[in-house]
Amino acid sequence: MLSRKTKYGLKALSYLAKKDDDKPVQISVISEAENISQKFLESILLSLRKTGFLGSKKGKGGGYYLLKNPDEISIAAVYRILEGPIAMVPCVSLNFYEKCHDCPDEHQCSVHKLMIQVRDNTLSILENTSLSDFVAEN
Amino acid sequence: MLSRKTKYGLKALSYLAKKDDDKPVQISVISEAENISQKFLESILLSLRKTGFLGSKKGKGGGYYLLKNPDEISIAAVYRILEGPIAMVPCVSLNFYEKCHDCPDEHQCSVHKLMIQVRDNTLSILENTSLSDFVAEN
DNA sequence: ATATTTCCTATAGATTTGATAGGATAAACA
DNA sequence: TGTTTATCCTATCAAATCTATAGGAAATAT
Repeated sequence: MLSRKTKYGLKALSYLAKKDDDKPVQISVISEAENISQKFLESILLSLRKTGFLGSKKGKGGGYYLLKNPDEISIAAVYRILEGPIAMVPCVSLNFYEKCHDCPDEHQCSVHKLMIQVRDNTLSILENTSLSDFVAEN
Repeated sequence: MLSRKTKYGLKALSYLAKKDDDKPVQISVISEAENISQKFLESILLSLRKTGFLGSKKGKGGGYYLLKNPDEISIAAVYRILEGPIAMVPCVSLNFYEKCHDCPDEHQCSVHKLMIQVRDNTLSILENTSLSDFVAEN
């Protein structure tokens, strides 16, 4: 299951993507529109800024705005920042690879091969879906 | 990411599926073969028994054995027992549906539609893969 | 100057996860 | 019948993670 952090992050990003202009939007505006705790959202937007998805502006009229076009922001990229690995086991993760502690040889692990399938499939959706898909429909 | 519980459960089930005969296998044997804490594995096998995947026998020569053919045990079914919902958000779960606390109307939620896609795709793998696929290759 | 808004760090409560402990129960078998 | 072997069951616990919250610092607009 998605953590709230990731879900909130995606909702906030899509909120920004749906806007017509690129003017900064205050945290409080997004948090009210999307029913998200303001302080929690603040920390989420902060990490999206530090990882290059958002820009920010302080003071009156300040807030957050997208740094890229919605179609350049893949859901996979956001997911990796907020949620972590997309793979279901560390030993099949492309970006967060780790050896499983219980497997002397991962190529003999029955779970390993299945999880590669799941990963590739999930990846094909998350990589090929962008924020612009959120705007388009609905 | 998969919890250890689920990973261990899958490994234990595939261990049983790989065996030629249907004789009961003791917890200790599986836990040593798969590098799993014995007591932890015990609780996992117990819940797999209570949900109809495994049979058990007490006393000398006892242990656990599969109740169904490996090709009748889908990974999805095991996943739901040990891990819970396959869906990434409760509002798109088929078996564990719940309203998201932050969405007044889920059909207006930008995350909702994407997660249906992810769910269907993951589901198509997990439903169509069974324990017998673990035995076949590798 | 003052008000506004993000920036940043620390912390805290709740929940989940991963595991352990220890005795009860049942079966096998000598 | 008694002993050994193995699962059954409940309770508990430490560590990690998740979901926030608090409070002041820094920057910007007016």
